[in-house]
Amino acid sequence: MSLTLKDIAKEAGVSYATVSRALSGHPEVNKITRKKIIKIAEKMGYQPNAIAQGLVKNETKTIGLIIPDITNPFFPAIARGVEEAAIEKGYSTFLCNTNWNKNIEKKYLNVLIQKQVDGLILTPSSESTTHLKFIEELSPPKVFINKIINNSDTSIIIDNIKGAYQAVEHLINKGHKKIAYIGGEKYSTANKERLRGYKKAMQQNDLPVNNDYVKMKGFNRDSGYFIMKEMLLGESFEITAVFSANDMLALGVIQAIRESNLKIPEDIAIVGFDDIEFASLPEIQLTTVSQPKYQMGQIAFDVLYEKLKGQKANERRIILEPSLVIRETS
Amino acid sequence: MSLTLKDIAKEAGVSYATVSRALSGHPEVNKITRKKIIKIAEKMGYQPNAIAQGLVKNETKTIGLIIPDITNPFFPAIARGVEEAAIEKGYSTFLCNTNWNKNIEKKYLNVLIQKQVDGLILTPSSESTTHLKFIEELSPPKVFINKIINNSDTSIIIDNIKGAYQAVEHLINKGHKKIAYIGGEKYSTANKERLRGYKKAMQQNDLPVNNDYVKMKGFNRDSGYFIMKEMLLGESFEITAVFSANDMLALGVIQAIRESNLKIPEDIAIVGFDDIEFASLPEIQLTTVSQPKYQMGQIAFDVLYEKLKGQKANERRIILEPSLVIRETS
DNA sequence: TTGAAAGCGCTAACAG
DNA sequence: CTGTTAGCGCTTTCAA
Repeated sequence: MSLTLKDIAKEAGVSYATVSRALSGHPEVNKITRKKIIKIAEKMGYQPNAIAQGLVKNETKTIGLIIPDITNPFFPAIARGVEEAAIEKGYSTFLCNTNWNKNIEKKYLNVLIQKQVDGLILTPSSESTTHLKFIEELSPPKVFINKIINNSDTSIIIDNIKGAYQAVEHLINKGHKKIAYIGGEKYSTANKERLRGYKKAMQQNDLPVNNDYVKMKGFNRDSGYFIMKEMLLGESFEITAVFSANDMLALGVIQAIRESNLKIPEDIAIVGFDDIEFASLPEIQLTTVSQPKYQMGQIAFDVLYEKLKGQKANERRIILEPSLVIRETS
Repeated sequence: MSLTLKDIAKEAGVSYATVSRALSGHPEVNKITRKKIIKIAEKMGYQPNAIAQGLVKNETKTIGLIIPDITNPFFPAIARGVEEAAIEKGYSTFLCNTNWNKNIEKKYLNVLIQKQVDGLILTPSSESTTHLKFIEELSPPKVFINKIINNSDTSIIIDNIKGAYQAVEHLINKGHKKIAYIGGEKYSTANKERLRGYKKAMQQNDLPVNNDYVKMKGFNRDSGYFIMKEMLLGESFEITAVFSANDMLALGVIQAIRESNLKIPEDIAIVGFDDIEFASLPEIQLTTVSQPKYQMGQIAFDVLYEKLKGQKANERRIILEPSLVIRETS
């Protein structure tokens, strides 16, 4: 199958150690020899076997990026951020998608570790990481996104509580009193914190939190649609606004509301979270809490890179600021 | 850093070859020994080093998937298809995003080959693959998506010509005569074929193809917006419908039209291509040519898998059928 | 400046 | 059933 160092050494009439040195740019090689070797290697189309390199150098120049849902544009946006930061430093990133499934998450983690990635960036599906216990000791350096951790790992988080608080407060300022919370994966950090922000805003404005109007399921459009549909059917429906924990959910909520022939925002106002690209479409114009997605990815890689280079452990948490983008659904 | 076979061999008091056998499920190991070994390995949290395994077995149980734009939901949908098919067969997939950049594409290809992936699935940015010449000989088996190739590789394609033809014919049947074509990356197969389908439909209906109304740029929203904006500004604007080569483009086109206070579909009708999730939102309701995205991914992997297993080379091309989904923009 | 040789962690003959 | 050993492709001492 593949061309090895030996092949090109034979062709060049030198030992393969010399070829190795020439190709990896060691200084102690005769310039002429080096040039000759490089030329031959190119002509023959030699590609070093990164596997073997990794085996001896104990580094693979790859990182793993685990995300829960590639079909939610929020995550691809982050992925682009890490990918580009990584490529700049010569790292390849392996993107893995878990569908919010703990088992798949575990499986990928295993694979990635076995593949000896140098580092890991995770946006875990769940706050509990007991299923990830085994990695604690033997895994490579890692950075979490949107997940608070209590050990020595770093995490990049958005101030979810604040974002949610702003969103709900905005609704309250618009005169809404009966505001629903529609959330995603119950135990995810994102969900828990955004719910907290919601409650905080309600309480500080002396508004009651009615549990009939606090519902959660998955972070996707179907869930939003389904939950809203059910609420709308409730006997004494009286909601005038909903804060949904991400934009995909919001899109589902909107759909359900439309089907009831209610008007947005006149009858029901909506605020989302994330500010995915599609939230700004002229037909959608979703009011939402914006996160610096691309930047989060970039920072995540940069922090990871520092760790790999053994630099100071830095801050444990990097907290980014959300910002409310007011459009036409509120 | 890591725990090796030897460590657990020492602990178990056997040779490390035995450990290897026990753990990889060879039959010729004493049941009791095997159980003991497995227990110890688990307790110690042993993870085999896939790098080393790959080195000796010359297979890595990984495949590479290269896509041009992770932020266009079309590709994540395909990605999910391959990922899930892959995981079912015990393969991990490494997703790489090129941003339609040939150099990045080349770079990833290199990395992936160096990492000894067992196979490759590509949705190339460009019809020309001269920049990929070097892989022809030494690369692992590969499958192309949406790209016609003339060598021995397989490719999964949608009948783009037919899809485009249907789309345009639908517009013609609605009475439109002045129909624009707004395309993406000029040299991509998708663009070229969809353009061909457009022309074919026009010609077969005795409608002239006006080059002022055949424009292309990138396969994204901004391009669609920009091109449409320009057309709208043209002195003798007379278009009544546009066929855009993908949905992202269509979204941009819609936005431009909206800003001109024209009505869709009354003043201008629009048909897209792909049927991404967002095309079906109630606010969008984009008429579009639907592709079986998830399925394409699945098939791509399955075909690749057959190749890996050395099974018959099968068909060179697998052509899938598009289907026009008529919604409210036409 | 170069070659010889050890060894990274593992699998797969080959013996026993 | 289990141990010994060669070798996957490469980098890196150590000598020459």
